[in-house]
Amino acid sequence: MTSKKALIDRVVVICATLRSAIIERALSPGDKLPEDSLGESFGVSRTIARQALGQLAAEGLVNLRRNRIAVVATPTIEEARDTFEIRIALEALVADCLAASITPQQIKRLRSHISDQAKANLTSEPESIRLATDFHVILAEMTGRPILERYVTEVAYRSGLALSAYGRPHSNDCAIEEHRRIVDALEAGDAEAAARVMTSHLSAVAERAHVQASRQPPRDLSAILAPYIAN
Amino acid sequence: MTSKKALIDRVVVICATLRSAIIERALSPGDKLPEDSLGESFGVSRTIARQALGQLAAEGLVNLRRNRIAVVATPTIEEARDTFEIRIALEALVADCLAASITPQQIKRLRSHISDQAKANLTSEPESIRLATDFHVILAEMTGRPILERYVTEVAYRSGLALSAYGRPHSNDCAIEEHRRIVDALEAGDAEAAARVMTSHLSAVAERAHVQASRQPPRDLSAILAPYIAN
DNA sequence: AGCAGTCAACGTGCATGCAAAATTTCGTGG
DNA sequence: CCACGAAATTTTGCATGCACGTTGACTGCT
Repeated sequence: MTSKKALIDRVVVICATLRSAIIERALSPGDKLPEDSLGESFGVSRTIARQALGQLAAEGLVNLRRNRIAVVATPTIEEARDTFEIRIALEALVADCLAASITPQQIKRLRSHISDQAKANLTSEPESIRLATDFHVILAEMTGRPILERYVTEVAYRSGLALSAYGRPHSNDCAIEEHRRIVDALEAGDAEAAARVMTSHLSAVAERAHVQASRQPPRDLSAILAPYIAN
Repeated sequence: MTSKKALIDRVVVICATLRSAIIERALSPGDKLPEDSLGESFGVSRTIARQALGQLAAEGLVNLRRNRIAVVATPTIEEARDTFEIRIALEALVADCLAASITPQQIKRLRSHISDQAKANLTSEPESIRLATDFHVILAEMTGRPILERYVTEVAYRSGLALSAYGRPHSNDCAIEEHRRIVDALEAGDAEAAARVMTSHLSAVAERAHVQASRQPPRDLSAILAPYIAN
């Protein structure tokens, strides 16, 4: 039997795979995602591939234009800023919520995750990026609040895409230290400190990205040229 | 020509229609949404109806179970609470952002919207509910922040569904006064006050809902009975 | 050479057909 | 009369086919 479970939600599998590929930067903003090659890769028909693309478009990771090949989205710089600001608000909620409820087991799991991340830092860049994002997803999951988890996850992936478009190659070492501090604050049960540390961590991530744009986003040509052409 | 624009995004039209029907309580939690009848209503094939249902499921408005007829989602009480808490965080952001940037035209538009809402309050209940939600959507739109707008809108619709499941029939009069106060605070440019008024408004809405459950959500029978059966 | 117009190859938009799962209906036995 | 089980019907899951829009190359004209 070729994995009965896999048949159950092929769309979900395709979405998850593409999300990973996107935050790990195997797929870059602008990369094309034709329905049939996608379907072929996963052994499904265009129908299924199409549904997956629809989902990802709703999440802001893919751009879908009529009669055009789907592409990995290229967030504008404003969208990137917006994403991070929302992310900060949501993850502050996570920190606040967890500071009150976190268990020793959860602390242990987080520490273990961080050490995995530190290890991956030396070996695999994509793995390292993914684990960094996962850290935040795990925190959200630990709140036991499903809707919060969903939005934090979505916005975390969007951030990853924004970083792929605007971030430096990837400087993660500091992030690990910051993650440790977050766990420390949570362990201490200090909600206010946890939220503060979380906020400053995410601000720092955003900062690193926005300060230096490693790749220019595709911009509206006519808008740029307008002042020069001026009558 | 039969409306060229309508052909351009039938999925979007179906989603929008269903969203409206849901927050206006024309559709209640648990109501069935078979692909066939849905498609027939809109004059499209199941393929399109199916895609719309997929979108709405991602937004949490519809429950999709394999080989089962799609139904309007019935949020759990925890999900409802979670939704409102997130909504409060996001709309506080909106208030904060708008207090600094709102223009007289925008104030005027909001006041006009509120008066429409007051009028609808006396005539059409569904219309009244929809306008109340729209007020928040318009605020989000005015921030000019597309991602923030998207999440606020989504979470507002989810709240509407939660109210449909747990809220009282619909007491809106007070909401109008609260909306007025929000606009006043925005006009004064007092960010902190605006955020505070917004937060208390949304808390009040949530409060009215959670205090009295007008309709019990379908619950997991076996879970309820388990303690009694316990050998 | 440069440019416009044409056409074929490719890709999406959507309906439909068929298989399988679920639900309902109906008939039978207790 | 009710419980139970099997056939009939409904409904979803998914692939595929056809129509049309888009793209890029090729040709012929200047």
